[in-house]
Amino acid sequence: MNKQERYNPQVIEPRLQREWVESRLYFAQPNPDKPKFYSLVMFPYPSGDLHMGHMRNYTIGDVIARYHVMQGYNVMNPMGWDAFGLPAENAAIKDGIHPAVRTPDNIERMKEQLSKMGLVYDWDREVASYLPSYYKWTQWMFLLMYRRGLAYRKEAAANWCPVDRTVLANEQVVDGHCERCGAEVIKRNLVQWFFRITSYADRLLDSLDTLDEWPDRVRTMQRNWIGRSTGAEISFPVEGTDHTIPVFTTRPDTVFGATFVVLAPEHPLVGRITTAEQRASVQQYVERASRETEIERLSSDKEKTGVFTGAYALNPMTAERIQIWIADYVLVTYGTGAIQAVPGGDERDYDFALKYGLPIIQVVEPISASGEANDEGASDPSVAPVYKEGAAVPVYTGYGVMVNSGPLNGMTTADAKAAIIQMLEAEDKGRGTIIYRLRDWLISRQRYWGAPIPMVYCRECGEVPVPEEQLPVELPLDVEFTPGGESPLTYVESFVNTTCPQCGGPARRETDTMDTFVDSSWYFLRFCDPHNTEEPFAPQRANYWMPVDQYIGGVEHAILHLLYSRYFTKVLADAGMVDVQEPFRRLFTQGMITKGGAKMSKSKGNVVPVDEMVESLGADAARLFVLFIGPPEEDAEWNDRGAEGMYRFLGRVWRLFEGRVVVGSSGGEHAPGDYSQADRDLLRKMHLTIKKVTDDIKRFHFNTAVSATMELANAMQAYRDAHGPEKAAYQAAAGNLLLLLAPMAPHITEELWRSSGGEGSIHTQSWPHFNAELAAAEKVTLVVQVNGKVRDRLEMSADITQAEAVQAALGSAKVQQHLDGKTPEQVHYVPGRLVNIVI
RNA sequence: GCCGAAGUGGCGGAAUGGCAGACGCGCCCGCCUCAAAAGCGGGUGAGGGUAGCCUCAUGUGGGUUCGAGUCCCACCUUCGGCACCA
Repeated sequence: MNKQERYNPQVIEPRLQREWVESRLYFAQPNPDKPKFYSLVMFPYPSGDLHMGHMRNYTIGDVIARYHVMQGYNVMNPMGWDAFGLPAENAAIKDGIHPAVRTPDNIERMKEQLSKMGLVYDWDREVASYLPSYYKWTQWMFLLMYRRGLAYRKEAAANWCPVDRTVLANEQVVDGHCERCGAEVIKRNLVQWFFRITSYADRLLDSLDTLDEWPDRVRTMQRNWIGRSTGAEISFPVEGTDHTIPVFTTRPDTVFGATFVVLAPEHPLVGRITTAEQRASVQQYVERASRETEIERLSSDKEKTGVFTGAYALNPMTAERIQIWIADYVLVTYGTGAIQAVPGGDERDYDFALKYGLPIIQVVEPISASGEANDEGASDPSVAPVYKEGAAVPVYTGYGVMVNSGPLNGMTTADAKAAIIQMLEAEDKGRGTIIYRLRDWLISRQRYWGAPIPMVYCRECGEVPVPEEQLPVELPLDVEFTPGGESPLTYVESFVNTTCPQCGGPARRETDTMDTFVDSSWYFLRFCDPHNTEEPFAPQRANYWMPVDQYIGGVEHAILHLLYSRYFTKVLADAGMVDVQEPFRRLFTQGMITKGGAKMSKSKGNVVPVDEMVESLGADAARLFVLFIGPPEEDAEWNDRGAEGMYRFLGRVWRLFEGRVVVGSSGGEHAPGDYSQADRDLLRKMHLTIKKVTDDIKRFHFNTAVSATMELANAMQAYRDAHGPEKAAYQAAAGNLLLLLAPMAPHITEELWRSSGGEGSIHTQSWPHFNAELAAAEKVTLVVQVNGKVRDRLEMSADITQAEAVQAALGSAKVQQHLDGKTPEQVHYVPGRLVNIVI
């Protein structure tokens, strides 16, 4: 093959990209002879344009896939499109182009961009969530949930985004604002579909421990999100009525200190127990609370307010008559919507008690510093008892010994918890329980561009699921996009009016669509069997490929997408569809690429388009640059000049192959003795580089993997200047340089491999072998320190003994000068590396 | 407030407790050229010294160690998550 005169990516890259597709190298089939490797990058929303964030993400995925092929794995590396969602619909309202028209165009554009980056996918497995062939099975998933009692409908105060005109899941509300458009979210009472994710809360939490190849950061975020609290539910009878108020507390041990009860303003008992005298002020308070926005309400620096209901409860342990208040610092959505207020043991209750003159009792005393420890430690020194202004009793939230607590007196906090739960249960006044912060997943969306929820409502039969054989419930295409309306589906008579699958009578279809997170909660399973028309996927195919061995994506999905996907996988496992309990064995979350300190986005106008760079410098240079820009798990600031350095490097690699350079088997393996000193040095560098690049790819340190290949290229350059390119050592280094760079810069390495006599595609070669013997140093630089300061460096043979090393160190003139005639007290020796003389 | 991560040259960053600043960007000098681009070679933390070299230096202050960017304690700053969650 003729070598090009100069490195010219614009010529070689498109040609090789075509060849890779034609050779079907990355099209995966089950293969019993090789271990499988399922490599997956989070599928994108087809906005139409790839940006540098995508580029970083997909390049990493591509390196991992290509590397594992060279390591001998049977690799599946699929790609698809998370194509339903608001942006397409909002664009349709704006310019009238139907999402069903725009989406495939965008997908085509993005596919072309992916291909121009040299990214190789198994396009036979491509899926797009907006196609009926896919969402048929999303609807099937809904029916599965419904069958298993995990999908239900209820009226609830939902988070409503007034701009996007739809409800949002709790997870999509950030600081009281819509995650997507930033508008302030308001509460609206609507009948909505939910998935019962809370019944999997324990399993979702506990099996996080099995995900030891996930970043701790993500596991912690999920743990916080699920928010398991262990404690007790205790019933407080309302004096003079049949009502009881159940409260949840994590500190049942402090129940003897409960001096009042607080209900959330929305608590259903408020209206029933409020006395006539207090009615007016309670009503006023409830109304004011309901007008407040979520953000005002939840601000913790706000001074606490509340109002007495006039009613009294009885402390179940002391039988003391205690006041019942309402206050908006108690949330109706958490626990039972009511609390036992223990001002002596809780700062919020303490502040409230001080403000309204309610009694404060101390029930826990810190254990003195020398006091005995228990399971919950001794008293916690970080929370000392505090007397606030006007208080006769301190507030102490830590652990310690019970006082003023009847039978609990003298017990430690931990013992008291166990004892009180036993007493409560024996006397039927309460029970030990666990609650979660996690809410059920609200999946209804009042929007058009999503998978219709497959339910119909019949006057006779009520709510009826669409039978499986009638799926998919197709999204009608002939709709009006009018700004400010409800979902266009509501106005499509032919869609809404249907017959009841049970009685055949007239019925109406559900017009809400599903949250797009439902679409993406199972796509990794569809990739295992993408053309199946009988099932969402065949269990035995999923069981071959699952779990995903390496999942790669942005940390912004650390909670939502990953939690939902884990939930789906567990439900499908329970349904016998798949064996694994966890979908993603190893997770890598990459950082964002920023420009001017901000995430790249169209609205900020700081997007660096992929096309331009690929056209001017080539895909390989662009790929190397995004790998080199910094540690991939961290955010990286974009720098326009950096990519040129990568182009220069590739030009240098290209020139290393000028002249008669032959790679592959003919590169020659000789016994070490055949080599000159320079040869051995080059081979040593080569082997050290093999080790470094291999280790770095394994731990996702692509920036240093690229550096290592640069160092090898620099060593080759120096060797070549002195000895020329013909010798076997150089040829071996040349071949291995290409192999090591192949996953990262696939085009130039393929081209040079072939033009230098390599057989077949470089991407089907075996990954180079590290030879520790050839990598071993012959000479070492012995660092000599005096009192820990470097004073000399000595070139020594690698096999020197300690005695020889120390002698040489003491013999150094520079060392003698610093010894200044004193005798060494101690000598520390690190074999082959360092002598430290202490005087 | 709680939890977590990170602070290293002009910049991105590198460094199993053992030579701080690899590699790259930028900048400076030189070679090549009529000239430029490209390329190649050299230099580039700060301060001092003609020089051999010396001193200082990894957010701040302590500590452990023969030896600390790395480990421990306290603090400062930035970022991320959670947050009136009982």
